Amino acid sequence: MKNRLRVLRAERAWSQQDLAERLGVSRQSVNAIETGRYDPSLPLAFRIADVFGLKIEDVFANPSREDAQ
Amino acid sequence: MKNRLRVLRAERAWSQQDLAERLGVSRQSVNAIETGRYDPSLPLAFRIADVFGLKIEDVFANPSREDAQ
DNA sequence: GCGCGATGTCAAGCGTGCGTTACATTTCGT
DNA sequence: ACGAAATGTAACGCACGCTTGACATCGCGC
Repeated sequence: MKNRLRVLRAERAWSQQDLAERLGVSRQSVNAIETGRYDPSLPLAFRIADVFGLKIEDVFANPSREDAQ
Repeated sequence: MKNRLRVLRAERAWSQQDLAERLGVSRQSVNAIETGRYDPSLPLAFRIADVFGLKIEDVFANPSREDAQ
């Protein structure tokens, strides 16, 4: 599933480590999600949207509508 | 994580089996999510929001804000 | 009373989300 | 040139999302 983590993180000048600490997960988890190696759990997706002040739909692309929009 | 699956399903008069088929998962998965035994994956959460024509935030309660609203 | 749809739950198995540890590479300040 | 920060990736272990198959209960029409 595509996501805008890298861009959102860059806008705030946060390292993967910074973001990981704000989320309460490991740096490797942030990296894996960012590089698309796996999708976050739903609770983690909520926390991610939270730290950026966005909705989940604004951070992650709906996989069933990847070509839309 | 709390969710409004049971209510949304009742509004449409769908059985758990009906919803499961629309989502492409087993009836047991729908039941487990509905009864709160576990949270759906993020891709499945997107599909669930889709079949109800809602946003993820309108179906699932943000666990870090459960008392809010 | 009987059968049937709907629901709840269990067990076993598989793939994956996330942790820890570790190592390599790149980039940057001094 | 050197050290440190940032990033990418790998191996291993554990917990969980989801499957199939099965069984029990409940409410309903007949």
